[in-house]
Order: sequence, then C-alpha cells, then structure tokens
Amino acid sequence: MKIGYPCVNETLDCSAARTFRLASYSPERLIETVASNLACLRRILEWNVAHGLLFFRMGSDIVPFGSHEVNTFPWQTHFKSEFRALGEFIKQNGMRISFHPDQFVVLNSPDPAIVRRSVNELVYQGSMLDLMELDSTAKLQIHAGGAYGDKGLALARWVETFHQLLPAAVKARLVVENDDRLYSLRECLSLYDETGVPILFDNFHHECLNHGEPMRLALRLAAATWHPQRDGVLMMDYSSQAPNERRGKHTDTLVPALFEQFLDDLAGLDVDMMFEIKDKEASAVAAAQLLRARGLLAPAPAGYVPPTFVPATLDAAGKRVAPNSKTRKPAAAPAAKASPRAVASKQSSPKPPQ
DNA sequence: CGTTGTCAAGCGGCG
DNA sequence: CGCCGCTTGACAACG
Repeated sequence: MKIGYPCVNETLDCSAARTFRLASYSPERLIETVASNLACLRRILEWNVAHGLLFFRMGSDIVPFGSHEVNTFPWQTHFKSEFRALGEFIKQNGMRISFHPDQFVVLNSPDPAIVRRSVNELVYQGSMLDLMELDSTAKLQIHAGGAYGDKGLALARWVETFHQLLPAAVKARLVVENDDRLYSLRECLSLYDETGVPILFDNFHHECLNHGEPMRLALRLAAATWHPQRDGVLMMDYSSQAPNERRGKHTDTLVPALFEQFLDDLAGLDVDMMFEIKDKEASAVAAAQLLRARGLLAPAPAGYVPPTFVPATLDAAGKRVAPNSKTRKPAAAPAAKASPRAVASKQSSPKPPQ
C-alpha cells in the first residue's frame, strides 16, 4: 500500500501551482512560472519520500494555460529534461502519481466545444506523465460528468467520446471516479463494461450515493476493474463526513476511529490511498503512523522522526492560516507571530477509540 | 505592505 | 435565479 495527499504541501514554503492572469500571458512569464512550479514539485516529492508518502496527486496548474489556445509555447520540449528528471526520482523511489483534472473536464457534455476542451486538457495532463516517462499505472482521474436530464443518454455520450475522441495515450491512463450525487459505483461499472476504464473508488462518495453495496463489497468490485499489469493496484480516495457540516463535506482532519473502521472493510485488500482531507499531508502522516502500527505500511524511511510540527495555525479569529502563504520576499519573516495555536482537535484523542 | 475582488473553463443543487 | 461547492489557491489592483 502507498498513501498520500493531493496537490498541496502546507509545510513547505513553496507552491507548485503558481500561475498568472490570462491577460498577462507571455512566453517569458510562462517559462519562469513553470520552472518555479517544477522546482517546488521536486521539493514536495522529496519531502514525501522522506516521510514515507509514496502516492501523490499533482495539481492541474503546473503549466498555466496548459491546454489553452493562447499557449503556443513548446513547453514540452523546453522542459523535457526537467520532467524526465522528476520521473527518474519518482521511479527510483517507487512512487505512484495521479492527476485529477478539474470540474471543467466533462466528457459527456452535449456541447462539442466543451468536450473538445476537455480532451485537450486530458492530453495536456497526460503528456506531463509521458514526459516523466511514467508507465500507465500513473493515472488521470475524472468524474463521469453531468446528467443533462437523462443519465442513460449522458453515459452513452461518455462511452462514445471515449471511443471516438480520446487518443490512445489518454485512454491508457484514464480512470473514472464514483461521485457523491450523480454517478455511483454501479454506473461507473457500466462505463467499465463499455470501455474497460478502471474505477477510482471514493469511499466517502460511496457512502453518500450507493445502491446498498456494503463497503467491503464495493471495494472489491472497484478493485476488479484494475488490470494488475496495465493499471496497477486500485487507487482510492479516502475521506469522511465533516461533523456538523453539509452532507458531502470532507472532514478537516483524519478521524482515526472512522479510518480504523474502514480498514476493517478493506480487510487486507491492497490499494493506494489518497487522503482527501483538508489538512493535507498532516493527515497522511497521521494515517501512515496508524497503518505502520498495524503492519499495513512499510516502515518509515531511515532517519525519519515522527512529526511534531503543527499542520496549520489559527489566527485570532480562529481561521486557518496556511504556513506557505506565499510572499515574494520572505524578508523579515515575522517571527512566528504570537504562539500560533495548534489545531486542537488534531492533537487530542491520539488513541483510536473502539 | 496588507487587503480583497477576481480569475479559462461546467455542472447541479440550494436558498 | 443567483450563488455556492467542487481539491480551493494565487494574482493583481487598490488602499
């Protein structure tokens, strides 16, 4: 099992998602920004390896306007060696990588222009994996899309688009995730039947939308759609309901009791698990320790010291402050302003209640 | 130098 | 019918 977190590392003081306004586009600006994003990405991956987190979702904005017409700069060749070096690091350390193109990627839209832009975005994100020379176990994760008043028709359009418009390089990497409102595991399975696309399983979405399949069974149905050689082991997103919040909202931090309960349903199935939890790497690290205690995860890397860092701080109003709020000059770092209060709920109840 | 409105792109659902 | 959430962060204009 490999575990990880999506896109953003809140501990490091860099961002791999720097961007700029479309109106400010220039080749120079693009080069400068991509170079900065790739450098940060390298630091994040190194941090992850040092903490035993070998699954990572890269953000969609590594190359700003990566699939926009304005961007005619040949970034693929310009940054070829940088991408390849990242890929080398990833392979040397046995990491698993994914992308999750955002909500604008809708393969089943009735609007051909939307579908065309969606395909272009998938080509852009897939080409980064190609440039890193990663095999087809590195994935592009999307949802089935909209319903448009007729889910049956919408699913048929998805299948049609898959067969007719996706390049082979994208097809080999594409996986579809069950969502929490429209397309359940069952409907994703129908897409698998028609296209062979593996299902990226989201446990929380399945709790929100299902047809009575117990979690343990659902996991196995999804896992069976992953061809071991071509696709690798099942990728999944893990989260749980935020207490006292809108149904479907992710929790702010890992809830150990619920996670342990989930592990019972996992019952030894090998998966790579992405923690879609607001405090990012903090929960992934917490989960890693819990999993190691159960013998489900490889021992921590040599020299690894369990974290004492605070995942985030709260300002006077109780609002979270990310430590990586990017300022152009770290000049005169405001000496850790007044006892940054820890996220209290994070530290309490270290032992998993039964 | 800190604050805040706004940013390429799409959906459905809620108030 | 407008706004929000989605993985929710960063730019850039303004004071």
